[in-house]
Amino acid sequence: MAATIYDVAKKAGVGIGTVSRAINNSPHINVGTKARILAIANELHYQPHALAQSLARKKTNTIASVVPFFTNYFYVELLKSVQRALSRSHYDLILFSVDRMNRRDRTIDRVLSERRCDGVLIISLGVMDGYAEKFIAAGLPVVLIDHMHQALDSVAIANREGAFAAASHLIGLGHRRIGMINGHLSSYPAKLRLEGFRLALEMHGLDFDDRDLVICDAKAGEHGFNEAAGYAAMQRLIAQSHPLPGALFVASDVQCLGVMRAAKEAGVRIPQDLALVGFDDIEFAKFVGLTTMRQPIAAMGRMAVTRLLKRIEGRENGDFHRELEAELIVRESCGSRQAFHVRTESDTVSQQV
Amino acid sequence: MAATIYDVAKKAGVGIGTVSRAINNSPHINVGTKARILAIANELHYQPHALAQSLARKKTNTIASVVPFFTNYFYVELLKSVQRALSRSHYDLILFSVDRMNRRDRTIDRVLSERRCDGVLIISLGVMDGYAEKFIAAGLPVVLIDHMHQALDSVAIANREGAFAAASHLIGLGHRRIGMINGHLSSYPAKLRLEGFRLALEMHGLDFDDRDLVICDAKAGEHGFNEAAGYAAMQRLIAQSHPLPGALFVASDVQCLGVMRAAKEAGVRIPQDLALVGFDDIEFAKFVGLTTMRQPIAAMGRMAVTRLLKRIEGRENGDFHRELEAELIVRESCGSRQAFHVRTESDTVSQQV
DNA sequence: ATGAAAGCGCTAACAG
DNA sequence: CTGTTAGCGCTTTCAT
Repeated sequence: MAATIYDVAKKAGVGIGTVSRAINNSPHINVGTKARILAIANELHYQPHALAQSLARKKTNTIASVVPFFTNYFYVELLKSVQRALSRSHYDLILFSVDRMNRRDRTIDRVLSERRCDGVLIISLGVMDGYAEKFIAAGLPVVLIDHMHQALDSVAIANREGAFAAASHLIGLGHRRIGMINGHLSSYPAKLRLEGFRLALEMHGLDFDDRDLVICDAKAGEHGFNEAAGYAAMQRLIAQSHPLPGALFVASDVQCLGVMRAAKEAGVRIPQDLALVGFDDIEFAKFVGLTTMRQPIAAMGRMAVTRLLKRIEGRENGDFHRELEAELIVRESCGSRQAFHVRTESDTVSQQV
Repeated sequence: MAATIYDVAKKAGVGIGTVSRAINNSPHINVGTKARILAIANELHYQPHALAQSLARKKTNTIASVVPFFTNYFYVELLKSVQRALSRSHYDLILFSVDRMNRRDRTIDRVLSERRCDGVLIISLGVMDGYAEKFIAAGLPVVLIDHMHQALDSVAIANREGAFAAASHLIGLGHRRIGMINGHLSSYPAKLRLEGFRLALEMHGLDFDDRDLVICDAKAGEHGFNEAAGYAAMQRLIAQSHPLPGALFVASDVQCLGVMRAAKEAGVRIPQDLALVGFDDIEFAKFVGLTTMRQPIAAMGRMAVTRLLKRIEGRENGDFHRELEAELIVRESCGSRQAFHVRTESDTVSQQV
């Protein structure tokens, strides 16, 4: 069995209180005895038992994260930055993943009741009103990532603005018939991105052809932010919209990949026939030359952790709702200026048809 | 403050022992009082304190995972399956990520000493001999994933066999000059994949041109299993090897993506000029039509968890070293049979040059 | 500065 | 079947 504080105390001929002081370098201890105790502790390979410490201190030094496990690039990158930010502190990360949406509440309940953690990071998940209050009542700090709630801290992407920028880019390139492929509207970011998209069109006096040019559905229960959904959506768009829009804003890069696959199969060339802007800037966006809105994922994670730790440590209160801006990364999927001029003409032609 | 077992006991007019029995549905309790206690517990929103339970039971119901955070698709997929397997049990997952390799030992030390967990999953990380013994001495079950150690349980891919199969596929297609781009040889899988590759060539009487056709380096300290490394390696291969090999086995799909990018830039067509086989079958392999060795990642995770839980629960001992086979997924990056015949000819020509 | 003792919230052995 | 008590390993008063 591993050595306990009693073993150290006995061998050092002191009380356990003194050992505790030595370990936690309390100022109320003689430097000599402290050194001696530490030496003995070392010799015995003594390591404080984390759980016992937590129980006595009423402080677990772990933070919990609730993540939907869509194996999406976004979540990995986010977790990575969370982990990195945490590794500088003395907190461990415990992972609760929600595979099926209906388990969300049960998972959150568990986090709430087990009291295994000092704070919670909830990623991309909506929080029912009742729960927000539970967290507050339990005095358990929470910060939402990629989502919003009045009563809870949050850091998210400025989705509306990002979508607006994406659409504006397309408009600036001269496009007039612009479509959008989105995730399911039950997703909060999906909703906002649609709003931003619509806003951009309307502000430029373009008509927002909701019925034919905007595809928001995905299989029920899924967000539709994946390759297959993008593929299916693009197929539908090709089938239902004549002529095809000259440009497309796709709510996520992974969907974009599916869109590209469907386009290729249908002989739709990118960017010649169709300009494409994605959202996220996943690793492979660069590889396929996709123009996209880059999310500052790492910054989000870092910020969320920083805020959570501050809340846990009692400094800092008040509302906290950060929105980080997405950045337009121009690559080849919208064509070059030249290509654009050429295409404008053919666009005009196709509109005349 | 949340209700404790004492609150419930007092309100129910019983001792805390009885409450404990009710909660943990012990058989030694009157069904009537049990129901009454449970009702009261419910009413008080009583939830046992996980840490206190752990301390008293000497059982934490959490398992720790040590993961290198390369944000590699492999790790996400693996964690996902681990998480899924765990969600059926009563174990939580605590995540220790090792960002810099030199922190590996410190992290493992921590897992070992904190005694926060009942078992450990170590992913893709080598374990120094000293540590294996420490784990055993501490009675802390471990299973290694994607790695091997004599004294520890492990589940891994049959890397050697997989590489062998990949190379054999290329050979079967008629290629005679075959190159390989690998990760850094400090990586265990990289080493095995090279062995398998070499074995296949030698078994078919081809010469294994180590010096010019095999590129194993990456930046020091990194495994080199990423897009940039693949890109760089391919550039080097193009520069140093005349003529270019007709086929290439690349040790991972992400590297393959980099290889493809470099090839494209250099005007090397795939599969016409160069046949390509990857390893992993990441999500985007399908998208780019990459022929590759599919790793049964989910099965690995599941298996590792199953084994770990068995070990924790004391049943099952003895050695456990599973190797799962990778499966060849044929797509377009090696060309079709027809294309192959054509290319054989040009290969012959280029060899005559 | 240090030792003793009282928790932290729960489980489990021991009497009844 | 149930109450009492002694831990689990550590922190933290409270005296001294």
